[in-house]
Amino acid sequence: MPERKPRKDAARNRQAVLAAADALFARCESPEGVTLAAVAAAAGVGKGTLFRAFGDRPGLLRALYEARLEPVREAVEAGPPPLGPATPPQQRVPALLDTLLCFKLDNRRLMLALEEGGSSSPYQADHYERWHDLLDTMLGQIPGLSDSDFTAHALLAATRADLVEHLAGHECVPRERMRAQLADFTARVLGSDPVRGLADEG
Amino acid sequence: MPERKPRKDAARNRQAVLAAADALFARCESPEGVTLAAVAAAAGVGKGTLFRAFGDRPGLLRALYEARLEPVREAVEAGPPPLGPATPPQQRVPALLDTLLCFKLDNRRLMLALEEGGSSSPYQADHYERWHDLLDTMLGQIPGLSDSDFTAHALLAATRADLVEHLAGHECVPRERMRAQLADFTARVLGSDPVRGLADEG
DNA sequence: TGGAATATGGACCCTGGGTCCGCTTCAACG
DNA sequence: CGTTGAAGCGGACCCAGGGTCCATATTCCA
Repeated sequence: MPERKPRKDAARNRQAVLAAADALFARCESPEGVTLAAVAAAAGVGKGTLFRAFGDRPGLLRALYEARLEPVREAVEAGPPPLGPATPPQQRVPALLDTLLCFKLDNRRLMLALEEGGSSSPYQADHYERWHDLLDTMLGQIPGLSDSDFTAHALLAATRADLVEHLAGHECVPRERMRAQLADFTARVLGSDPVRGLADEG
Repeated sequence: MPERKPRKDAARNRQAVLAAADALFARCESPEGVTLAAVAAAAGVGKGTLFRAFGDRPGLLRALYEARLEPVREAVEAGPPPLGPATPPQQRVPALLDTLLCFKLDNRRLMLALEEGGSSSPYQADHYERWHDLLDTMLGQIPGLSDSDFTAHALLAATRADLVEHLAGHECVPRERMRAQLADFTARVLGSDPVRGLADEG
């Protein structure tokens, strides 16, 4: 059980880096533009510290993501309907996708950096796998829907960070419109009445 | 009218680079692993020559892509049904997507490099825009289908290179199965009878 | 308070895209 | 042919950015 608690300064610096990275990603145009050296500088910390704390670039992104995602994760794992586990798949799948979309809209730059960041495909990341597994399971419970695995991938692909960024940033599609479009698309795929989306909630 | 034809050696070298790049992308595991220096070396050419001919990395990829795509482009622009322009949208949309999927399966590494290559999102690339515009137009002609713009994006997202690579490469989904899945998915989105895919042709 | 364990930070290394420029090769013209 | 100047060549070079290293500073526990 080698869980030694980190030193106080280490914890403080870790927080500083997280905060600085958050700020930089929020400000900067493209995630490529955010260098780790810049993050370290903004946090008032050396590069070495940053790398010691997070391992590498994806590590930092992941940490940032986990922190932001926490409330969502909780709502999905143990919250009330329509997000929580006690919801029938027909309602839960659209709710999950809508939540994911909103999350990506609220964290555009970060998600862009996370998903399209670099070398390895987003499909290797286990945060993707978590969403996919959940969706896959849900879809498997909807009668008349075959290929839940592929369908889950395809639905998730419709919420990919760079697509969201493109629509929101370049085509200037407003948030509610995008949510409605995704809801409509999802409904079509699920075979429900296409007109009934959700499109409320903040 | 400044269209001067290139010198013979320039043309030869251009071809050599194209061939070498093609070979390297086919061989190598991940497109990141293919260095421009390596391509130049494999082509028996200096880096300067390569950059003079193609401008930059994306330029090379684009050239490679255009070359490979040529027959497909032709079939789409002026070929017989179900790909050609004389096809009703209900049949043409699935045919286009199936063709695109097959193309990506046949050129996995290259498409991976092209789409997820680097800094700027694939949604800026005009090869994407071409596919999207075409699909958008087709979808717009299908009655009862709103949001053709978003739907086109979402359908194209289901054929993204890294997803295709993930399914074909890591999950080992066989070609025909994937085609069937995409056909089924497309049918659902279009609101056709979901059971009737296409899934023939080579 | 002593000293082992842990953290720090910035100089340093490496890789890979992209540029530069002196030299070579082509091809048009006499 | 030989001349000539423009087009092309190539590899040394530059730069940015991710990642490492280690002499030094800080913490924590006894």
